Amino acid sequence: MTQPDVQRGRHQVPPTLATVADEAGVSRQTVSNALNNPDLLRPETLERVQSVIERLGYSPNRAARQLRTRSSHLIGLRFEPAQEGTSNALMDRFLHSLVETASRTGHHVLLFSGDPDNPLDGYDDLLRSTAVDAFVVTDTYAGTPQSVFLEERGAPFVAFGRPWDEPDADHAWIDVDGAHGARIATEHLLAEGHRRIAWLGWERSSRIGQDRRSGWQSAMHAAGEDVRGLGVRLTDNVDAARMRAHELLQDPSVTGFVCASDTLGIGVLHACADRGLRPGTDIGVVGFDDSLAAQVTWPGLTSVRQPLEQVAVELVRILHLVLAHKQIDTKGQMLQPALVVRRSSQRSG
Amino acid sequence: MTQPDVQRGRHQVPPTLATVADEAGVSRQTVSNALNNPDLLRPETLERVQSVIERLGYSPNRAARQLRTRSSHLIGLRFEPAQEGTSNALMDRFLHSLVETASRTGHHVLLFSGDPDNPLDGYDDLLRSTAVDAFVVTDTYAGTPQSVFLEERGAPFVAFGRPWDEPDADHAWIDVDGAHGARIATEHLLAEGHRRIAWLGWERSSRIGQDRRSGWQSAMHAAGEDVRGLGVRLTDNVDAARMRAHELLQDPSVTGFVCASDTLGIGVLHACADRGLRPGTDIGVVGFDDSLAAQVTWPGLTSVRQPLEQVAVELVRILHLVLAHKQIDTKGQMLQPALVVRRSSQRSG
DNA sequence: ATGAAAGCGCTAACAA
DNA sequence: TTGTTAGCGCTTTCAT
Repeated sequence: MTQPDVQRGRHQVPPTLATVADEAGVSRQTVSNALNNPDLLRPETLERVQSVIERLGYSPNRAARQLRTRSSHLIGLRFEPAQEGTSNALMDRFLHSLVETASRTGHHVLLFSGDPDNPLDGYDDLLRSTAVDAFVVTDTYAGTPQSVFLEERGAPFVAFGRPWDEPDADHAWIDVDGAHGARIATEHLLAEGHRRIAWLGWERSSRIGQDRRSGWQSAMHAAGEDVRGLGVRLTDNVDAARMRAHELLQDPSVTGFVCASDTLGIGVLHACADRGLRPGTDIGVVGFDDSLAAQVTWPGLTSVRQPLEQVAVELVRILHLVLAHKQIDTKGQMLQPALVVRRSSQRSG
Repeated sequence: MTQPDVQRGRHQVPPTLATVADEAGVSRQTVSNALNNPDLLRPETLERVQSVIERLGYSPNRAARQLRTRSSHLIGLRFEPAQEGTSNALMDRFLHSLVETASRTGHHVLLFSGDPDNPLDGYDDLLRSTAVDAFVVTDTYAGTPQSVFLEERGAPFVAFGRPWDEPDADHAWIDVDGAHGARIATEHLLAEGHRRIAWLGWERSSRIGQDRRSGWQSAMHAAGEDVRGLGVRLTDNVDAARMRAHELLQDPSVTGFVCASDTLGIGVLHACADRGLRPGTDIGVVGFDDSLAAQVTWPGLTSVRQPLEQVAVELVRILHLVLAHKQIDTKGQMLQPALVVRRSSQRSG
């Protein structure tokens, strides 16, 4: 009897390489080869071993493998504490894609938290304990201390987000072209016949905000429109946007709004409702990030959608190159967002 | 010179227990004790070892520790592919709390994906490879094949969600009392003076939906109100809700709506707008889940908020008991949601 | 094509 | 209180 006593009620002890080897009548090494270098085995041996593996439901012990190969097949991602009101749905969509993509190459995503005031901790610990193979760094909006830190340590990582303040940063990154997003949003409104199009964005300190704003600006310039007095900076908040929209709408020539977020876009829609203006017909409004709120709000908010699925795919692809110490074609890669048109910007809606 | 050659450009080789032991002039075991059983060391030895650990930036290798202790300090969570339009913001908030809470006891969250058609895969693999210590099962809305599977395997896990179809399930679970949520929502509308209050919910097949519906029903009964013709089942979709709301609003005595989701609630708000009815003043509307959409939509949608932070805390607490094979006080624990009142339900708004 | 030996870094059990 | 020994399950190297 090779069957060990069933430990009653407790979890079963998983079979090991040795169990499989005994059962198949080969050495442990041969089983290992069946898994990692199947070509080395004679077809009949391979088949025999594989059937035993199948029958026993054997899976290599990760800890042992990790200890030996120094590879955990884990990708670390720092998951910031939720910020109420922030479009964290974005993160959700991205995370799904990342988990999905990583799983296709047998990798899992390890989430860790960290003190928001200390953007480095968490990374250091995982690195020293060799818990993860690599990191995906997402919070580059706040500057890039993590990237600098990880670079110094020679730790493998890829960033979602440009190294805004580090022109000579030496790591791989993927980002979404926010300027392009704002540009196509603005061009869309121009095509709908709007001329005086306002920008509602964040404070100057936000690099992402500045980038998006520049897209609006360049589209307006290209159309020969003057932007003076049309660019507004405020906090990401419905009521703030609503109030500023009211101010802008006192000038009846202003009929278009491009916003740095859906939250701000919805604030503009509120202002329209207050004034009895019909979104789409009278006023064109575009938001940013294509959140659930943009989809369900009345009458549907046109929004710039980031290709997060594609970001995840590229991120994982580059990560594999980095881990293999392969040459990377380009340090940085910019992906283009797309406009999701809804009734808030369609005159013929 | 104990300092090894610095490998140029590549990631540094982290120090091991042996390095620390040499440096501190003690045995490896003593260093291990300094970490895991500090009480065993003489204070001066402890301090010496700790200072070396500090200086070298030593952290125990996780794989080695895991191999030895058979504990990875990893909690597995299956992260379903995003469902467009679903309130996945809920998941986001929950996940943040879980990661945060788990980290307080040195645990990390491992995300894995799985084919939606095969709710079991992913679990099996991680279990057999002993990659995680335990699971948190969240997708119990779809029945509980995972719970049954994990129970059979004797795998440690805790569920977020009741074992709806398994009255004699033997695992620990935490859930939010959806019936209570709908009840306080209904009572709130009754208190605002509404009498004929409709229910917009999901198909009968949704256990969560049925549960929430029962809360509306019981509150109406308690108030002596007849619910005939007031309970409606539909898909979770703004336009569907809007259309059904129009049908219900043809009866002018209907002035209140309790909904199984914010999406449905927003559909009702749209119907009100169509008919020139003022939410709050003319019609009281309550949604469910307190999503970002509920917060930003005009004029603010009153909603039932789940205590997800508390769920995460309890989940982790119970998980530790399960892992320690300790007795659990109660198999299941129900947490109460709270009503977040906004203008969609306030007459004096 | 298959097997034997060694060792990754750690901790449990025991000895001193 | 500290040190010694053994071994977790796997893969790499070398021998057959």
